[in-house]
Formats: sequence, structure tokens, C-alpha cells
Amino acid sequence: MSQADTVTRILDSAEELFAEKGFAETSLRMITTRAKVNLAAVNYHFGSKKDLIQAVFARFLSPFCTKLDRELSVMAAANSEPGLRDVLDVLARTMLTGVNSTAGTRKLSVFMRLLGLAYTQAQGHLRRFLKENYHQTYSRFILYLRAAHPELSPREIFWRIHFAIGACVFTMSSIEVLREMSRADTGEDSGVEDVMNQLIPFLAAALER
Amino acid sequence: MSQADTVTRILDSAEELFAEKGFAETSLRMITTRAKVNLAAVNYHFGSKKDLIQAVFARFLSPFCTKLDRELSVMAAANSEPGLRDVLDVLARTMLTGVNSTAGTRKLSVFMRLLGLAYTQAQGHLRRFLKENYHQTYSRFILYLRAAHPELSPREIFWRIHFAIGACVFTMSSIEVLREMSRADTGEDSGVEDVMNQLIPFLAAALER
DNA sequence: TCACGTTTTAAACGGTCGTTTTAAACAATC
DNA sequence: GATTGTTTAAAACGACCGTTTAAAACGTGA
Repeated sequence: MSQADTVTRILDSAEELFAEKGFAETSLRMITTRAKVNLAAVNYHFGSKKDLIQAVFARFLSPFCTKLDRELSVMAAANSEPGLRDVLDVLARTMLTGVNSTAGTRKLSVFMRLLGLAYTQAQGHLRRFLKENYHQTYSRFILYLRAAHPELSPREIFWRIHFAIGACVFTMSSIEVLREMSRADTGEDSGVEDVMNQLIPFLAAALER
Repeated sequence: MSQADTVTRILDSAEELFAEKGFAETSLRMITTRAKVNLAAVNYHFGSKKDLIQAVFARFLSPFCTKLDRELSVMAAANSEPGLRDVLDVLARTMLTGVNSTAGTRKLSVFMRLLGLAYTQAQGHLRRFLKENYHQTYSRFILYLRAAHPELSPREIFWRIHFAIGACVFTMSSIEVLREMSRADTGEDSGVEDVMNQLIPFLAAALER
């Protein structure tokens, strides 16, 4: 087994388990057992559990932010005064890239769940890491939102966008629990795509009022 | 120190710590140290950590559901065809009861945070406990929502209300992190009440579209 | 093939966890 | 005031945690 194999398998297992259980509830032994590697491999390749958590986030956030930055530039080049809808479309398209399969949908779900953990379970080190590495892209995104709605105060923009993030993150974080509740309540299954198709107009109505 | 003192102080400390850190990150030693009681007191009075978690939820959910049930009955008696706004007002008023002080606002924040944990961190036992004890009130609430909007499918109702819950729960769960981010971004402080005053019209726009 | 740097392995470390045990302190009853 | 049931106290239990160690296995260029 090559080094790349070991590192990748640790990251894959850790990502799944963190998303499923959270950081504290996931032990290195669970991760290494699922990844079929030796327990010491995590400390050898990553240094510590904290570093592994950061690596898991870096693996999906770095390409995401790179792509988002590029897409924002494309948008700005094509449209000198992008509206709210344009900016959100860029975000949605960037997030949904490659989400046309069941595997892709699960990827998005994991992405959202990890994002939620970053807010609600963040040990200080993770928040510092995220701010240090991804704050620039975040700021740029917010700036376009402000430009699109100069009549709203920065605070109003901030909170509206985070209410929306909350609805997304919560829904996707608890998606399995919620689908089961929905099934019990209504007798019908709700596919993840059905849920998304309801979530987007819901948020649009709230953001654009 | 009377038994009531010990039990109450354990519940108080556990509630604060669970809301702040989550279940797994809060040890019985933290709880008993803060409560200034002996470590063994939790197992003696509650049986186990799981039972303590359930007791924390029961202490604030039982009176809440009792009150909500009563208020729903009052509403139904006064109005044979309550609208969405009526039903949500009942919920909001029930939740905001006694939230006119700083202490009250913190209580609400803790309430929301615990509710969020129930969805996202729930160990199976907690979800089973909540369903067993509080599902009836929940169902009744949902029924009024359905009656208010018979043109919407039960599934649409379910998801819209949970998107809204998500925005609330996420916001209140991460309120301190978010306020700090907002401060860093905009240079202004956002009081919790300011946030609520923005959240409510945000949700109203999304639910009533 | 040998030597050497890298990676994997098995075992152990110290520490914290939830829980249990045993005895002491307390409160209420007769 | 002795007795009985309840509550508190200190200490220990085994289990699991993240991490470290030291040796074995591996791969590669000389």
C-alpha cells in the first residue's frame, strides 16, 4: 500500500465518521479500523488528531474556494453590477458541481454537515485554521452581496446570509433524521433532491424580500 | 444540602455545559465540579449519563409542551380557522414567555442550542425519549399548520417548518461565534435581540410566500 | 546485494472517562 | 437515643482515549 493510499484512506474514513458523529465522538481507532490502516498512521502522517481534522477540511474547502474564486471572477467580468441572484447562483453552482449522482449528493451532504460542525462544534483551533486559510474568499463573496444590495446595512447582509446558511446546514446535517421524521409524519418519502428543490425557493423568498 | 438542591444544581450545571460543549465533550466530572457536588451524585440520582441528558431535556420540554398545548387550545377556542400567523404566534409567544430579561434571553439561547443538539448530536436514546414523550404535542402543532394551508402538501409543510427551525437553531447554537464574526466583518456589535428582530421577518417572508 | 530512508506494525504509556463500591454522615421514626 | 433508610464522600475499577516508542518490513538507488 502506497503512502498516498494510506493518507487518502484515512482522510476518507475520517471525513465520513466526523460528518456522521462529530469530532469528539469519533476516535482514531474507529478511523484507522475503517481505513484498514495501523492506529499509529494518523499520528505519523498528520501529527495529531487536530491536524487530521484540519486536513479533512482543507481537502474539500481548498478546491471549493479556488473554484468559487474563479467563478466569482467570471461573474464579475461578465457583469459589472451583479445582483443578489447572480452571486447566489455562483455559490449554488460551485457547491453543486459534480452533484448529479447519488454519490455526489452524499458528498454535498457531508460537505454541509462538516460546515455545520465547524460552526457548532468548533474547537478553537479549527476556527482559527479556517479563518486563516479561507477568510479571503469568504470576504470577497460577502463584498459582492453588499454591492448587490447597497441599501442594506452590512449587518443585515451578514445575518440574512447566515440565517440561510443555518437552514441549509441544519437541514443537511440532520437530513437522515428529518427524512425519517417526514416519512413517519406524512407517509411519503422525501428524496434529497426534493428537499433541495423546496429549500432553494424558501431561501430565495427570505433573502430577496 | 437537601436532595432537591443537589439534583437541581446538577441539572443546572449539566444544562449549561451541554449547551456550551455538547454531550460527548461534557464529562460528569465537569458537571459535578461546577455543581459543587460529589462525582457519584449523578449516578446515584439519575442512574447514568444518558438518563441525566434526558432529565435535562425533560425539565425544559415538559413545561414548554404543557404550555404550548394550553395556548393551542386557547387559540382553537377563540378562532375556528386559525391562520399560519396565528399558529406561529402561539409558538413564538410560548417560546418567548419570560424572555424579557438578559437571563431570559440566555435561557432561550440554551433552549435552542439543546434543541439543535437533539437533532444533530442525538444519540439514539435521546431521539427515542423525545419522540415517546413529546411527539403528541408536536403532531398537534403540525396539524394546525396543515389546516391553515390545506393547499400545501404535508411534505411541503414539514420541510418549510424545518427549514425555519434550522435557521433558528443554527443561529442560536452558534450565536457567540456568529456575533464575533459579525463584529469582525462589520465593525458593529449585534445584540441578541437585534438578531431576533431580523430573524423573525426573514422567516415570515420564507414561510408565507 | 547491500545500505538507507520511509512506512507500517504491535505494544505500551499516561490520562480521562463513566461507573461501582464501601463506608461515613445525615434525617426521620419509633 | 437507637434504628433504619437516604444521601454524600472518597477511592478504586475497567475501558477507552490520543500519543509515543522501538522494531520490523518495505522500497529504492548505489
